[in-house]
Amino acid sequence: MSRAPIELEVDAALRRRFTAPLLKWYDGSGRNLPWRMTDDPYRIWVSEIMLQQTQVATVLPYYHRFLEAFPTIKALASADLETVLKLWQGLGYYARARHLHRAAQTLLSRYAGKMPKSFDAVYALPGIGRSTAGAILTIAHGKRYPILDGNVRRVLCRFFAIEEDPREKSVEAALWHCSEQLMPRRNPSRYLQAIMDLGATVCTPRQPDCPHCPLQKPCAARKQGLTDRLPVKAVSKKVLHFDYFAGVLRVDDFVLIRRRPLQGLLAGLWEFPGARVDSHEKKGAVMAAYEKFFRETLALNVRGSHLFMEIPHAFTHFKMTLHVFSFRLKKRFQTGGPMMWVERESLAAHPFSSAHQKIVLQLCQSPDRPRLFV
DNA sequence: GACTCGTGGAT
DNA sequence: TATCCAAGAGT
Repeated sequence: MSRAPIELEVDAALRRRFTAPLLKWYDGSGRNLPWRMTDDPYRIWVSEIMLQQTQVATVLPYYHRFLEAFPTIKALASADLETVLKLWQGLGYYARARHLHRAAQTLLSRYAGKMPKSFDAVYALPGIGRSTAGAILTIAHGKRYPILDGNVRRVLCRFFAIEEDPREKSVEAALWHCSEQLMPRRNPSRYLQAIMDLGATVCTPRQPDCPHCPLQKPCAARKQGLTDRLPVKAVSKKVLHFDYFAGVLRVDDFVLIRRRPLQGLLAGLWEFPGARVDSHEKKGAVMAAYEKFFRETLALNVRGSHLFMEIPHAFTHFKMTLHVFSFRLKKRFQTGGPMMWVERESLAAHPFSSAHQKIVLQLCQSPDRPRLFV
């Protein structure tokens, strides 16, 4: 049962009806954001990467710290990945940091440390897709390339009352075309900021503030009473829950940590060694699984460990409960590969995932008085 | 196309 | 409390 392909024809008159009130609204209601106070393509690039799937309020402190540490593309390219990840710690989606770092090195070696001005060259950089390339080209270089981020998608789906699934390929293509057609020839940069601000502050996913929307009159969803149902939501998948364990193995003031592989979840971050509890294990068998893990992987007997913390944590695709055990060994053993002993005071110098960072904080604040997080 | 990849805030 | 989801990209 295929529906007729949606057609979103945008002529000059419609473009004016859309952009004129939007830009006027932006004059009085646009946000003052730090990456709008600069024309440095590097800073605009960093902001665009940080803002992927991440809200402005979350990004702000990271943005300032990051640019203080790496004021230029050259500074970023010259840094260690470890340092870059440390500054990204807690922001999530760590591939963004790796790609940013790698792209900076590419820019330094191939483009004299400058962001190129051709779409294809920018688009080819790691971590930069069509939307981010469009934003960089338009905002930093004054060109005119569309974006289709969550804000634009939501505004367009409502404005045109698109009841089809915007994730469907044909609908997505129509939205890209529409986004491109709506861009004004004059000052497309300001337009881009305006439509993103509208989506972020007025045409929000929940409880949109239609009475203050500059597009409320021509908005098709508004007319048809569809605003709170558009864009149509994806079917939510069932979230699985797993139990994990981790061991805080200590010798005097040293702690054993392990670096995660450079691919996959939390790539390149440090953690306290452990593993997932097999799904077929009984609920009460977590400590047994923990003891078995250290016996089999490191030939260590950690019987007598005590529960140090329990940390609930939600990732995008699953939830976990991290059971953290603590144990004191007599002496350090040789480590190789991804493992190393580190002094407690030095733990915070390394990037940890959010869940494991809670262990770090607990060890640094009151190492001998563990407390349970439930 | 379907999956993967984080986290904190809002409701 | 559970769910949603925020300036997406890579595989």
